[in-house]
Amino acid sequence: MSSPPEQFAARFEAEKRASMAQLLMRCARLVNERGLALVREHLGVPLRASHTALFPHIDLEGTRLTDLARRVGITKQAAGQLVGELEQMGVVERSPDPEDGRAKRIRFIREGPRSVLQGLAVLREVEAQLEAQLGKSRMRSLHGSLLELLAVLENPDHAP
Amino acid sequence: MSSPPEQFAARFEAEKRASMAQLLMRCARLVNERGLALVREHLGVPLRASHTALFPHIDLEGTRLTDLARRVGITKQAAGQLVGELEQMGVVERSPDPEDGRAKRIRFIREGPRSVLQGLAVLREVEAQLEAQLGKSRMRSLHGSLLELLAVLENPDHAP
DNA sequence: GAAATAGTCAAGTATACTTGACCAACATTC
DNA sequence: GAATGTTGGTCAAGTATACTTGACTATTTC
Repeated sequence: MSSPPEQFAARFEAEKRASMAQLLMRCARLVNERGLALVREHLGVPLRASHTALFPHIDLEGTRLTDLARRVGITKQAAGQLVGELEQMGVVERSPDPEDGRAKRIRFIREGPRSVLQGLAVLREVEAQLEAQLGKSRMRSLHGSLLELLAVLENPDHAP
Repeated sequence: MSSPPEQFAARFEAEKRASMAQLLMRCARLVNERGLALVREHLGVPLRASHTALFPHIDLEGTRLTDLARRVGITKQAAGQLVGELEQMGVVERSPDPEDGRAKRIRFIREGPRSVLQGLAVLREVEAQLEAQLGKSRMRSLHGSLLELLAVLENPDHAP
């Protein structure tokens, strides 16, 4: 505990270099900012990170608000607010659930300037930039590793 | 633009699978939450993501508040608030800059239960868990790729 | 009909910032 | 070496975000 400064420095630097959590957070922060800025600029939509956090949980067939909220881990009220904003932006739509009169289904708008595909196309621009700088194989490796990581993170019992 | 549903579905799924930005953000969110929760639990410190965003920019020799703020991209007042909280938690300390009577240097507390090393040790626990599930080579590959990615993100003219 | 469920409305809280005003210590200039 | 401008930091107040809790209505399920 009372190690000399040089030893502390060495250990600190080693830990810092090794810390994947920090690395991941920094990379995500930067990619995140870049992507959102580009989407806002190109599509003219005030999209924020809290909105994009919903995206992976919105199914093609439509997802009910309560389900969405549960999957994301927030209250239905919070989810409702974000969905309301996305609806106003023209990114998603709410339509009545044919199987349940109380419920509504939230799904992506398929066409038009603010459709998901437009958004994803913009994101691909970011990724193309990165790929140009990282190289194709590095990029593929990173992508694969992230997929594995996500599987592990979302399913604690995952064995690759 | 007016493609049939199946085509939309196929394209959407393909884009979604390919979207590294989304992947990165999701992974980071999960790792982030897990890490912070563990640190709070083990060290009893109400550390938040905004605090950890400062860490990579605090040098061993100490960093001045203004520099820290500029590097992170926030105002000195905002940085001051976060540093104040970290100081209260016993994670960093402010000491007068010997070369400038106005300035103070912010540096990590080296010893004690809330020192960086303790925090990084806790983070290593998370990483060890992940490594156990991902495998050593996947983990190393991911780590290397993230380092490359960070270099690219922080320096636009980087060529690997 | 009673109880649970899907969603909305309203209000409140914590966070992560910002702008503006200010003081003390430097740095420059005449 | 006094006047002036600049820089480092703090105090205070305000704003936008990302939520939360609580109360309520319309359905559905039992």
